[in-house]
Amino acid sequence: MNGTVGDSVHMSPDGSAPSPSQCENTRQAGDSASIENNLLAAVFRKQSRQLSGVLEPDTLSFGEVLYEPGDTISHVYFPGASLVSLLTLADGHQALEVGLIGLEGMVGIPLVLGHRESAVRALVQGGGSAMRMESAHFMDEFQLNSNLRDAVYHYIHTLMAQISQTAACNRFHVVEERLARWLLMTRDRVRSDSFPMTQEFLSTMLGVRRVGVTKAAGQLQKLGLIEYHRGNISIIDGAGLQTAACS
Amino acid sequence: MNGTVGDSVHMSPDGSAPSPSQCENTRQAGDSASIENNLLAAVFRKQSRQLSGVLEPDTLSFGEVLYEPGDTISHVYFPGASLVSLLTLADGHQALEVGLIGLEGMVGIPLVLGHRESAVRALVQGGGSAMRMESAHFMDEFQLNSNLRDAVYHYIHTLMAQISQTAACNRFHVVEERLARWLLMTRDRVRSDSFPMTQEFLSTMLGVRRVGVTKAAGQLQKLGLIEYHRGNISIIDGAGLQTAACS
DNA sequence: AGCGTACTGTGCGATGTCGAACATACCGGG
DNA sequence: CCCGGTATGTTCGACATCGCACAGTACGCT
Repeated sequence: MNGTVGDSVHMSPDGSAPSPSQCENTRQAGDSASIENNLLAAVFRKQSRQLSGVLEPDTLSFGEVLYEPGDTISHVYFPGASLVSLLTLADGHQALEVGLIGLEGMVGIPLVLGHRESAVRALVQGGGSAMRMESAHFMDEFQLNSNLRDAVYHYIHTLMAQISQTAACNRFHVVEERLARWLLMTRDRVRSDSFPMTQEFLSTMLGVRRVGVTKAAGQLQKLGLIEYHRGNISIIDGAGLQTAACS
Repeated sequence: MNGTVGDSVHMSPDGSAPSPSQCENTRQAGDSASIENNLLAAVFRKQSRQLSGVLEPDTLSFGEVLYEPGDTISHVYFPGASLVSLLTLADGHQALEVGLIGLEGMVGIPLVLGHRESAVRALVQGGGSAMRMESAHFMDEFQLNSNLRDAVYHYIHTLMAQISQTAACNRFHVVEERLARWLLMTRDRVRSDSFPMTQEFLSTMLGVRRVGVTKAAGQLQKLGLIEYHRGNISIIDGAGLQTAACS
């Protein structure tokens, strides 16, 4: 069996213990073979026998780059408590987040579309638990398991819709709205109102200067919607954030 | 390779005869079963027997909307000389182009990902020839034909990469650069240096005001890279446009 | 305790785009 | 030949963001 998946605590970027205010995504006690990732869970109630040994627990750490554009995809990842951003790299400019993958999805989509290389950078934006599988093993399973195929293809559609929406959002909305939206999206994925995140990091996600994030975040804090302090952000008023966000 | 690919005619928006400067996308005489669309052509050398009757030639006209967001996908389309834009609709804002589909692709991707509804608007941006197939027939063929599956999945990856790139482009580049890029992308798909296109239309594609297009286009024309006149744009200096464009 | 580093905050002029209103040019139809 | 609609061009103030530089603040480490 897969053995115990470590507590899916959201690690701080520096690897220190999470602060009390942070999300404790720990699966409490119970089935050690349970699968946090929803996409996998929809396919296997428990980790199926034929996956033991090939589907392995892993801990992703903040800032880790899973793939760079052009890299061969050696493993696919199924985030549990972790969070992975997809970033495009435009020549001479900073990176820009186009997609956000949490426990609802998987990292390594190009594989199932017949490509061995990633077109984007996959960056661990929130450290934590995940499952991973070697590409070859995954593709074997993918060929055999029609439920898995259906789930993954279904997710690809969701991801494409998300990327498209993000594109429009980046074009039409001001930083403050986009920041609010991003925080809500992240909360939905890490299932916590609090998570480690610096303004510098946020500026890359939103494709703006850090100073722009400082102003927007300061405004949201003044409105009592969020609180933040040296690399940690907490959502105070989720409903209020909704109204401040776009779409 | 594929059968005879006919010349691709680009119809005027109003359906009138194309002006001399326009591309002549008419499939002239010849093999009526030839397939212009590259994606299809990669799968079938000629229109295969089992597809006759279900794969039907069609003419898309400028401005036609194939799907709105939420619409059920009744047919899939394989553009030949035509051009289809994928647009996201952000609440309260104008539409924004996220993807551009020509003879290298197909319209109706969500179907193969297990969704019957489109998440975006599919708008005919350049009228002309295309092939279409009823969704049910297409899915039947899709299940049977692994070559078709491979080709379509491969294309999905390309489309996702394109959407991601476009998102970054929309965020970081100025209108003039984006306009140049868009014209080049369009040229590659319609295989013509000249095509009907108003500034009003372009403003929707690029997500800016028409006035912004006027200024950018005027600048490109002053540089001798393009020429335009009442709904027609011609690329004069493709190489020059390349340098004026992004990525 | 002191130091260094990372994180957050402020100020400045420059610039690209917005929103709105208005002005000109072309083309086809009655 | 005039008229009307469509396409293109111009101007104006307003504003979000940029790029750059620098100041303040908390935390960890030695």
